[in-house]
Amino acid sequence: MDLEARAHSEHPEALRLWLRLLTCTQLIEKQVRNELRSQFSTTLPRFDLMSQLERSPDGLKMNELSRRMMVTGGNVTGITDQLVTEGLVERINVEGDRRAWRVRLTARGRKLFNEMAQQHEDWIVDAFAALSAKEIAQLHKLLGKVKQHSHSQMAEAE
Amino acid sequence: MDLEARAHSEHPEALRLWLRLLTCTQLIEKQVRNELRSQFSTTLPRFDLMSQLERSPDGLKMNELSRRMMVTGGNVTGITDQLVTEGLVERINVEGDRRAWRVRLTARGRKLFNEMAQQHEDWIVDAFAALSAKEIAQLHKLLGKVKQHSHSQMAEAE
DNA sequence: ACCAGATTGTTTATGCTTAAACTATTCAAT
DNA sequence: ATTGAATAGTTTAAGCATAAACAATCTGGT
Repeated sequence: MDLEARAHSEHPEALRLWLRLLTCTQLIEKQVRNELRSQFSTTLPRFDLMSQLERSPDGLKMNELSRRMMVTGGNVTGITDQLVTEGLVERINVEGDRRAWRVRLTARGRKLFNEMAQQHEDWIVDAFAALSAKEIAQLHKLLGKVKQHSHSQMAEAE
Repeated sequence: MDLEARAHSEHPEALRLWLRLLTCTQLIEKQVRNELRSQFSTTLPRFDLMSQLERSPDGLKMNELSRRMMVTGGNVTGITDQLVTEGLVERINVEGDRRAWRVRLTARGRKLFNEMAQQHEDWIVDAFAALSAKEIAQLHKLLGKVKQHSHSQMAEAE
């Protein structure tokens, strides 16, 4: 019994799909959060921020992090503060703009992230182990349409 | 193949799928939260709790709510407290067990929920408007496999 | 009847998240 | 050069989420 239990039989299929999508995401996300906590004493948002930085060796500005992580700016401030305190990330002045920072992984941060990322990949592969390579591609494609549509809807709303 | 090479080359498609799944869920969820806030001055967890109760006219015990909403018990206590204060929900004694409550929608709560649910359904139908009925069924089926596998994994871990 | 263990719900401490208000700085139009 | 608007980042207050500790109650074996 879970979120899906609430769907009425007369509801359109879209509602059922939404509840199932939500359930799947929450199940996998809880799994990842638990593993990050028990194995690395860290959280998903911290991992996510480091993950963004790992792809940008020169660092990212706060607002760029905010956009990529899909969270508000105040949030990025707090998580960055913690990671700076832990020595995993550093704030560097942006020359020519005294308002902004470049946030970058430290050597220690990069090393730790790589260890976590290896495990993380295993958890994710496990999460989709019920699907064949072909089914994974199919799912990816279908969700691509949903994502595309959702993005364009957001643009319209502005 | 050494550890480092393995980290990013063996199963990149599962990772990409996970990130896309997460993105889609977050986009739709943010949309729903914004609409609930602007149109009904409420939140997704409150809506979710009322949604569970709407299907159970005799009410649900706190732990049943917790399980169906996939959140911890302390959380249900807080959200129920709020809804009780607002007169949308009521706590009723369970005869024969003085530890437990039955939580039930009030008449006002039921009325408000029905108004919200109608709108909610429209938002969700819109969110998947890029997909045909056949594609919705396909997506539903694929996610069913993921959910099934994830549930059985959780059972194993106990 | 008793008691150990399980169950039900709440409280507490901590962390993530948001929206909105705020400071500091930059940019652009005059 | 001045000034008004935009941008970058932070702070604040409120809500949601968890895990862990806790109190109250129920259950079953003796």
